[in-house]
Amino acid sequence: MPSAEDLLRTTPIFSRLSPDDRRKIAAVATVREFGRGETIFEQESASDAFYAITAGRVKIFKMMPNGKDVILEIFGPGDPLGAVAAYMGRPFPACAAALEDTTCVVIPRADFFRLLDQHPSLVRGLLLGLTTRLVELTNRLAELTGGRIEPRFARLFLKLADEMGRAERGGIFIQLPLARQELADMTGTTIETCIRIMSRWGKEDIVRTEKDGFVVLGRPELDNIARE
Amino acid sequence: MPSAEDLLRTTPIFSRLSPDDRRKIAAVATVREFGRGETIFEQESASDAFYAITAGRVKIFKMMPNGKDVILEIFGPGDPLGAVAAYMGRPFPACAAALEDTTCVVIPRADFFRLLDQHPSLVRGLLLGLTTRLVELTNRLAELTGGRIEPRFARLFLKLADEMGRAERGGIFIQLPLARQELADMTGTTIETCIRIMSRWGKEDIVRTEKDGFVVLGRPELDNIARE
DNA sequence: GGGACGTTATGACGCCCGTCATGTGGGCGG
DNA sequence: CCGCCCACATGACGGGCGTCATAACGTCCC
Repeated sequence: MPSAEDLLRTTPIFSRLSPDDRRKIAAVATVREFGRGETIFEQESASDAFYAITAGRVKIFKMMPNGKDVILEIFGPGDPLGAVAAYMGRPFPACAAALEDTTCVVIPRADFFRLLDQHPSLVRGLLLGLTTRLVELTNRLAELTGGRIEPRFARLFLKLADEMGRAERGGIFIQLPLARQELADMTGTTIETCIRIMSRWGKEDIVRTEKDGFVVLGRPELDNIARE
Repeated sequence: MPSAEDLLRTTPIFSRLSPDDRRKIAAVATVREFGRGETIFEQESASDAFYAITAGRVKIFKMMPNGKDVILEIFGPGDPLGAVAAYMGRPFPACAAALEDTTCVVIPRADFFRLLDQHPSLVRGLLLGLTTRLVELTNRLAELTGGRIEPRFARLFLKLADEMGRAERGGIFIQLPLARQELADMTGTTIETCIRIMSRWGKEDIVRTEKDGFVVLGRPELDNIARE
C-alpha cells in the first residue's frame, strides 16, 4: 500500500501544498481501498470526512424513492469526493460507489477545515472545481430533459469518447466497465431500452461492448443520431 | 433609483462588508434595471461582470439546439447571477431573463476579483452559495429524469408552495407570474401537456392560475399525485 | 370597433418507450 | 458436470405524451 503522503503529492488539489504541509495532512489522513461495486458512502449518511480519489473510478448517484438510480457523475483520479457535504456540514446528498478497484485518501472534516483556513489557494481550487462541476451538471440536466432516448446514448458515448477515448481495437476505445443498468442510470431510461439500443448498435458496428469498456466504431453514425 | 450603496447593504453576500468597503464597491458598481421578459444575459456571450439581484425574479435557462428551453433555476433578491462565468472567466453557460421587473447591481469582473482577494469571507460565502446551488441542481436533475409528467408538476408546486407560499385567497398563494410555456420548461415537457394538466387542475380546484401567480387549493391532492 | 397576434384550451392520432414475460449464456460453487 | 444466479437479450402489449390542427379568448394598436 502506497503512503498517504505519496498519494497526496500526485493529487491536484494537494500538489500545490508545501512538502511540510503535506506531511502534516498525511499524518491525519488515512488511505482506504474499495473493491469494484463497493459502496464508498451512502446518501443521507453523516459526512465526517473529505475524500480524494487517487486511483480508480467512482460513480456518484442518487437513489430515487421508486427504487431507480440516477447517475450524476463519474469521477476519476484527482477528483474530490464529498466536498459539498464536508463543506456544508450536512449529510451526503448522493451515494458514491466504486466502478473499479479504487483508492481514496480520507481527511477528517475538522482537519479539512483547518487546511482551508491555512491555505486560501486550496479554497480557490475547491471553488474552481465546484464551478466546473456546476457547469457539467447543468449540461447533464439539459441533456436528460425531454427528447428521445437514442440520441441521448449517442451524445453520452460521444462525450465519453472525447474525454477518455483512445485510438485502439479498430475504433475509439473507452476504458470504463459500465453495466447495462449503469448506462440506463446515466441516460434516465430503463435497462430494457438500454439493452435494445446497445445490442442493435453492436450488430450495426456502431458501438461494441467489451469486458472492460466500449469501442466506438461508427463516430459519424453517432453524430447523426445525436443531432436528431 | 436607489443608490448602489443602499442596494449592496441589503444584499446578503455584501452585507458583511465594512461600510467603507461597500463604498468602494459602490463606486465601481452600476445599477441596471430590466423589464419583465427582458434578457439579462445570453448563453455563450462573454462574461464581463458579476450581477447581484436586489429586486425581482430571474429565470436561468438553457436554450437547446432543437429550440426548446430548459429552466434550471429561478433566482430572487439577494441571489448572485453569473458567478460561475465571472469566476471561471468563461462565457455564460446559460441565459438569464427577468420574470418580473428586476433590479441588479453589476460589478465589473476585475473589481469582483479584487474584492475576493481582499475578503476571504466573501469567498467562503460564494463557496457556500455554490454548494447549495449544486445540491439544488442535483435534486432537479433527479426530479426531471424519467417518471410521469403530472407528478413532476405536483412536486414543483409543492416545492414552490413551501418556499414562497403564503396563506391567501383561500389557499396557498404563490406570487410568481409564470406562463404555461415556462411551466413546461421547468418540468421538461411541452406546452400542450402543461396546459392540459393545469386546466384540469383548475377545474378540479387543485391549483388555480391567476394573473400574478398561482393558488394551491388542494395540497393533499398534490401530495397524492406527487408520490405516484 | 376590428384586425393582428400571442396565450390558453381541446381534440385526434401515432409512436416511442415503460412494463411484463420468457429465453439465453457465462461465471461460480457444489 | 450440474444447478444456481445474474447480466444480457428479445418479443408483445399498452398507455402516456409528443405532434399537429383548430378554436376561443384577451391584449394591443391602429
